[in-house]
Amino acid sequence: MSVGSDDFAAGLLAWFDGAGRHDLPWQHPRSPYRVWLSEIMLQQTQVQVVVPYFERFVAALPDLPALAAASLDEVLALWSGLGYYARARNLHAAARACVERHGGGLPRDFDALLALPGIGRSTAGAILAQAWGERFPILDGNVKRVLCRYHGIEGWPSTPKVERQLWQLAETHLPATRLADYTQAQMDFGATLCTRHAPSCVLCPLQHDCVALRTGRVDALPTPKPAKALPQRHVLVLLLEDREGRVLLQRRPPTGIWASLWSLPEAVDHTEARDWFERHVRGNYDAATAREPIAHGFTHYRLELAPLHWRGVTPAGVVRDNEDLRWTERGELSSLGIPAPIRTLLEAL
DNA sequence: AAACCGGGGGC
DNA sequence: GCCCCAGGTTT
Repeated sequence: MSVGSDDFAAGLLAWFDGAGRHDLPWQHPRSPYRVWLSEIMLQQTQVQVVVPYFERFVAALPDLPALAAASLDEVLALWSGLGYYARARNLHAAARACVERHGGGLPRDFDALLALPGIGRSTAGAILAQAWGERFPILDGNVKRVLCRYHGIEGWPSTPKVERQLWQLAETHLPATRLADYTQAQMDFGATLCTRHAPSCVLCPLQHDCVALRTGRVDALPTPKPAKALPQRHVLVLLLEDREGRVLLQRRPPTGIWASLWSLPEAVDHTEARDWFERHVRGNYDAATAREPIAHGFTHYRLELAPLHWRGVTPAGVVRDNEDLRWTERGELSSLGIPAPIRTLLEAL
């Protein structure tokens, strides 16, 4: 693929001419300082929110030396309402570093930009491309989404493997000219057309080359972040039947999972289970039958319930039905609040 | 209330 | 170099 003949870049630039944003305040005039400030403000914040803050900020602090000379309090006051205040602290620290190290201007050098607090690879590229028209790619969330769809790339885009691939593609798509427009075009395109939900594929300048559209994968790409592995917990549950086939149920505490529902007595291990058994029923603990464990998923952990089953035990003297413990007929189960996996277990008896 | 996100920081 | 987080907002 030769430089400047890329359909992707050409399509985006043509789209940008007709549908992109050309009147954003950091585009007129387009100075390194204003581009930098806009990029930092835009990092976690949408364009329409940023615009008034940007205008207020540059009115008060129109250039980098002014920012460096301002107090942190003044900068934070101008930032107030934008959120993510670490961005403002980094901005201020970076401005002072530029005064010390670069004569009061933003360096026109990738590594020097990267060394400034708050500027990573994507932001450095955006500044170089927009402020000076240099050929550097960006890779923010919008661009990742567009590239994953266009090339049909599977896998969560923030894994090192996929991210390397995306930077590579971003590099190869760079046009030979109009780097500032191209950079803005990618951001506008991702924000307004190739959106996360319900993208406007019928209007898309890239629709004929988009792998995701061709393969019906638009809604599936980019691959969502994998749910992180949930902690696994294990618990023993005591399934105690008396001679009449009644089951001993215990009311759960009023808070936590299955709050106040009727469930089976629980124990973390056999020592605790034996102890509970001997205090509440008469019978032989070691006569228990281990039943098939039940897996149950919660939003924040997985629970494995390992049932221990006894038949023909008798209540110990101290155990009568009370608010937290009851011997329950089979026919009563349907009228009680019982956690689904426990109910399944009981109905399989 | 859960997903999202560029950069930073810990290992 | 990889993994995870902090800090607010959007869906």
